[in-house]
Amino acid sequence: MKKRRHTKKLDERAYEFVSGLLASGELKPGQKLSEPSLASACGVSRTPMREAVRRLIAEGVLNQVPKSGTYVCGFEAKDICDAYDIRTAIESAMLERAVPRLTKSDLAKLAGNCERMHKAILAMKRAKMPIMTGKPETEFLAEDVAFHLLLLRASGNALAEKIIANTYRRNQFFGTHSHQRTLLHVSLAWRFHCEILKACRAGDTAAAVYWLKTHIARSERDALMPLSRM
Amino acid sequence: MKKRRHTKKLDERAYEFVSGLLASGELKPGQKLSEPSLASACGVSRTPMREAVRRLIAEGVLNQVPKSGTYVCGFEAKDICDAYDIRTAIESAMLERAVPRLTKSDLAKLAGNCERMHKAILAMKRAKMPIMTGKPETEFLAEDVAFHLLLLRASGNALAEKIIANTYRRNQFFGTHSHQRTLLHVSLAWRFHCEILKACRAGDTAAAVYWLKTHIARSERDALMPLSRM
DNA sequence: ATGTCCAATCTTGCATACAAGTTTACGCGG
DNA sequence: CCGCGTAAACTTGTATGCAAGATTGGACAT
Repeated sequence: MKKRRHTKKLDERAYEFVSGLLASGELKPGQKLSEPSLASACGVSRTPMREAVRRLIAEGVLNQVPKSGTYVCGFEAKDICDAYDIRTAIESAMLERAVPRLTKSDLAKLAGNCERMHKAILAMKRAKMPIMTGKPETEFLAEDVAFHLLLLRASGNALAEKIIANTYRRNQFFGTHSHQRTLLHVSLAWRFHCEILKACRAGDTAAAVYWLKTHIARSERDALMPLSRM
Repeated sequence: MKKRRHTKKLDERAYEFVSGLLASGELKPGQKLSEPSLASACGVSRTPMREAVRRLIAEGVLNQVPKSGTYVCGFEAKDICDAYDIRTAIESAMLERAVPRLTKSDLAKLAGNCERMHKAILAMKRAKMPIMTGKPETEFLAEDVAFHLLLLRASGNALAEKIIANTYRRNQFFGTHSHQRTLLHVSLAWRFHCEILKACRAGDTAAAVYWLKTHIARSERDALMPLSRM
C-alpha cells in the first residue's frame, strides 16, 4: 500500500469532523461553538476549520454572529416541511424525465439498492431491534439516498442532483434523530421503493411518480411525528 | 444619519466586487484568476477575498484547482436548461400554494412590479433601443426577479426562495449577456406577468400555473437562442 | 530551429499574530 | 443579598508569513 502523500485537504477533514459531530448528535441545535475549540478538537488550525464552518453556514446548518459566536441552527417542523415540499417538487419533475431514460444498468443498480435495503431490514429483525439503529440504519439510509440520487442522476439534471443531495445532508444532520425508524416505517419505505422500481421497469411514468409522491409524503409524516408530540 | 461605524464586512465587499466583475462581463468563462490579484484589485487582503471566492465556488460560478489557479466556470446550454427545469418545478409547485394565500398587499406589490416593468419597456421604446440595455434593463430585470420572488415568499417556503434566488444569481452571471432582449421578448415577458397577476387576482390557481409555465418556457427559449447559433 | 531541463515565479493551503467587539466573571459599594 | 461597573477572557475579522505544488520562461545542448 502506497503511503498517502496528500492524506486529504485539511478543510475537508475539518468539514467531515464537524459534520460527524452534527450527525451523531453530539452537537445539538442552539449549542454554541467556537472556531478555535473545534479546530483544536479536530487537530487543525483555525483557517481550514473556519472554511468548514463557513461551508456549513452556507448549507444552513450553522450560523455565526459577528464577534460573539457560532451556533448550531435550530430547526422546526416548518423547515422539515419546506424541505419535503422541495423534494416532492424536484424529484417528481425529474422522475418524469428519468423513467424513459433508464438503462438496464440503472434498473439493475436500483434493484441492488432495494435488495440491500431489504437486507438491512432483515438484519434489524434478526437483531430484534425495536428501532433501527447502528449499522443496519447506516446502510439502510445510504441505500435510500442512493436510490433517490440515482433516479435524479438518470434525469440528467445535475443541478437537481446537487440541490437534493444538499437537502438530504441537512436531513441527516437534523432529521435523523427525530425519525422513529420502527420496522413498520422502514418496511414501508422499502415497499415504496420496490413499487417505484416496478413502475420504472414497466416504463409507467405516472405510476412511478405516484409512488414517489406517496413515499415522500409518508416519510414527511414520519419525520414530523416526533416533533408534533412536543 | 448615523455614521456607519462598520462600513461593511470586507468579505462581503470582496464578494460584491467579484460578483460585479462577473455580472458586467469583465470576467469571462474560462478566464484564470488569482486570489492575490483580485484581493489587491478590490483593496482587501487575501483572507476576505478567499472567502468570497469560496462562496462563489459553492455557488458554482468559479472553480479552483489546488495549486494551480482559480477559473470562471464555463457554461453550456445544458446548464441553462437544468436551471430552467428547476425553476419550472419549484416555482410551479410553490405557486399552487401561494395563490390562495395572496393578500391584497401582495397583489398590490405584484401590480407595482408589472407597472414598473412596463415603464422600463416604455423607456426602452422612447430611447429607440433595439435591444434593452442600461438602466431600463437593470430595472426591468429587478422587477422581473422581484415578481417571482414575491410569489415564492407568499408560498411560505423559505428554502424554495433561497434556491431560486441562487438560480437567478447564476443566471445573472452567465445568462444576461446571452439574452437577446428585443422589444418582442420583454413585452412578452411583461404580458405573461400580467396574465399571472390576473389569474392570481381571480384566485385561479390552474391558470396562474399555466401562465407561469408558459412564461418560463418562453424565457428558456430566449435564453437558449443565442447559444444555438454556435 | 527545436527539444529538454532547471530555476524563478506564481498559485493555493495552512498557520499564526493581532485587532476589535462581546461576553463573562468578579469585586465592590449599597 | 443585590446591582453595577470594570477588567479579563473569549469570539470572530483581518492581515501576513511561509510551505509546497504547478507553471512558465529561458538557457543550453543537439
